[in-house]
Amino acid sequence: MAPKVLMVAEKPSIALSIASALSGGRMSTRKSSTDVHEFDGTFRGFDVHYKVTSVIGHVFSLDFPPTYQNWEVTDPMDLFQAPVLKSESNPKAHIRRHLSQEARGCGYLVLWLDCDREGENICFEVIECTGIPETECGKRILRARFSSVTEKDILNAMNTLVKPNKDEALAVDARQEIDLKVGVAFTRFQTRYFQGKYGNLDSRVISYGPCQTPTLGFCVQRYLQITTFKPEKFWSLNLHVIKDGYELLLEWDRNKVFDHEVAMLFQKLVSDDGNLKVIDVSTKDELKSRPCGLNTVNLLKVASSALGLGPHTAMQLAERLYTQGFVSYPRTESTAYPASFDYRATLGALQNNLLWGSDVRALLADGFHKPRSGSDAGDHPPITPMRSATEDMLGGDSWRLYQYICQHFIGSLSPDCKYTRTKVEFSAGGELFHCIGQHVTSKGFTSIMPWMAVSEKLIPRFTVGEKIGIIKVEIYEGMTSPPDYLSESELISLMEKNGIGTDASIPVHINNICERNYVQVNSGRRLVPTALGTTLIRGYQCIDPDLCLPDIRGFIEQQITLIAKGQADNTRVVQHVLRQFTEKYSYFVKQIENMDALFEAQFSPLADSGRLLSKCGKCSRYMKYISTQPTRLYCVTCEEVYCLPQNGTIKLYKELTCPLDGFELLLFSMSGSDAKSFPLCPYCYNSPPFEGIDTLFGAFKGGNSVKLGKGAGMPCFLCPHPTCRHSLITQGVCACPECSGTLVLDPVSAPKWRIYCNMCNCVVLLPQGAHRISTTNKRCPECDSAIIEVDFNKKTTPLPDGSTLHAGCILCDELLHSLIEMKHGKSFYRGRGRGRGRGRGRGGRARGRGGPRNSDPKMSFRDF
DNA sequence: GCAAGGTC
Repeated sequence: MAPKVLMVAEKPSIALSIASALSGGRMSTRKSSTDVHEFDGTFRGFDVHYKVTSVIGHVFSLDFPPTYQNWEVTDPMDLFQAPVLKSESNPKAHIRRHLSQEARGCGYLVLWLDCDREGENICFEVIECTGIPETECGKRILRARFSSVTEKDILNAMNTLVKPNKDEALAVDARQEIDLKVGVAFTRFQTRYFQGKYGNLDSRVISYGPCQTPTLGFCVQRYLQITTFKPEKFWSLNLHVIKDGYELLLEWDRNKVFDHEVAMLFQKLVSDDGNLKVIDVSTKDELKSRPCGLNTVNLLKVASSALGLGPHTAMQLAERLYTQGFVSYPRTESTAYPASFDYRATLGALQNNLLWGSDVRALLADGFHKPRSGSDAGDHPPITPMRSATEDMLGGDSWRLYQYICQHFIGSLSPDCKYTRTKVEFSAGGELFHCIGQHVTSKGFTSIMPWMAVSEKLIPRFTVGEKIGIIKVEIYEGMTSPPDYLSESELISLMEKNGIGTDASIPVHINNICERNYVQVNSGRRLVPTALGTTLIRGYQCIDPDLCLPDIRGFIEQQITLIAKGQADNTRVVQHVLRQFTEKYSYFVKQIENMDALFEAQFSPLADSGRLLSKCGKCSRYMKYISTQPTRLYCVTCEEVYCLPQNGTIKLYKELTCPLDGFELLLFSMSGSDAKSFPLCPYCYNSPPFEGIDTLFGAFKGGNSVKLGKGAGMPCFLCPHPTCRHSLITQGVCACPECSGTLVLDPVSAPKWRIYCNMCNCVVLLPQGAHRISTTNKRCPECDSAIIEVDFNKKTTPLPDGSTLHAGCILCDELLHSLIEMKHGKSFYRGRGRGRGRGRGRGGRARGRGGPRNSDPKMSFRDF
């Protein structure tokens, strides 16, 4: 059998291109986690069987182990030294299993990941999944280097396979660990600190990150420029002249002066002269160059400033256009085309387009210009159209974005725009003035990109030495004005310039600062910081300005570049960088009161926020419900915050009280169409009463009836076992016969259900296999304890008598009778006197602790 | 609940 070669690309589309190019389109495709394309060919002179498949971006992502996940228990400071785990980014896609299976029996692994650091890192993720030892790198494991997926580039890469670069991969591992530890530590600390004090921050999480925080910093910096701006009066000279019947307003070379008397002096000089002399006339041929290729950042800037589409939306639309085959891959840094790019074929695809068909046909017939040279980042070619579309096919914003991509591409192959520019210079009273005229001689690419057109400005013909009469010289008084809020498009430029984020992540960071309520997008897509956004940045500025400066990203990048270049050991670099951030973190924590002073001036304390809702189990006073994000309860007396589930509404639940802690129960209703509701105890929700029990959602039937078992209705808690969905409750099911306490279900015993008294610890086993238990208002005639009804699921636990509903006393021997009675078709309590137990009182049963008395345990309720 | 980076 021919040896096998496995090739892995970064995404399915690249795997397809590679397989098509190498097989000449003659491959078979098998569906799996990601498609596998197979064909026979030769490799290093041998006949082999090729398999080409792909991952879907990173296979793994980094996180802390479960023991570090609890915000209440873990000190964020410990995170800097904490271990980290790699786990599958998308476990449902089963990429690890897929690669491991496909690698079985393969002699060679060829890695076709994108040629950047992230791609190099994914190479080693793939190697790990295949199980081939890394020592095979350069031998059985080879790396293809390519900058586009044209047939020529692919064949060329196949002939020049290299060794994957471990150093570059390690640099990415380092970045991941630094970003995770720094981001999560600061985020958890400031979230808990400020949300524990203020009620109207209106953000679920007060996040910090080495990309998102400097991004916010840019917006706040502009905001501060605006708020601290002091307008100044200025004066300028408006000089009106008439020439050949045209009235002209000339521009003063000094533009403006800030002293009124000086302006008046100049005005006098000019008007005393009364004559304006032409001192120079110059005419130049000018060029406005056609654009270079379109990359992601430039597409996003245009989408925001010209189409009014936010970067996040624009990216979503571009991705859809890409997957539908209308445009090429939309995430690229490159503005230069690869030498092998087939412009003719791309133009050909558009030649029948209704809107631009004639322009395209003209370019094909008369010859086109190559686009202006840009920069080649070695990732993907610039964004281009791939096939013709109409407005009906795409609709709305998708169409507008596609239209721009087409216009940009056709424009980039069109001639430059040519125009002449005439500058006339004048002098009067020693002062210089000028006017500028423009005349377009060839529209070039601006005919297809009309918004780039050079404006036509006609001016009369002047000759040097000519004297012109002045009509009037006015003084114009104006005020300097602050800049406008930062536009999204300006922000993208700043991020790109400062190396904050990548083409794919820039929209995510901008979206983050909007979603966290740090900025709002106003008209004209300008970013206005909120009180929270400005207070955060001002806070960093007064404690440690480094935290919000763009250099913080640059510092991390510069450090990990040492690893990528093999100039430093990766673990030592990570330790070094983390040590510095640990110091910054500890200083930040020590100084947090300085930042808090700014918050105090801006936000309301929890005590002044919200409305009274439910009673605290500790002090019995009403707690406040804080309705701004994150919704929570605050007890003013105990100064405690209780988190609540988010994205829903909350109200009192029947004025019932949690039997475990005395807090009033609440009913939470999720928002949405299939909205479910469930009751919860605010205290239990925050401090699960049973070890290992996580708080959870679910349903609850209400009343005193509780469903048990898998998939059963509506718990306040779920069993922590991952596959178990047993419902548990916080509401008592019946009264304890020993004391006045309430019997509650004990989730720890699940699935062996038992109930216990939260006051005297009396424990009772319930019949196993029960489906539902309910309290009744009946009492055992023997011992006066509560009677509960037990509903059995017929399918799983048939009882000897075939019945499914039983009633019985959970404590005394009367239960045995009840079952016997039921076998005879009579209910247990009917026909028996109720006197014997009456009057003894619920807590009055005279016997010691240690649980219920049963004469024959084998026959008792507890032994079902 | 948290970062930033891939990708769908």
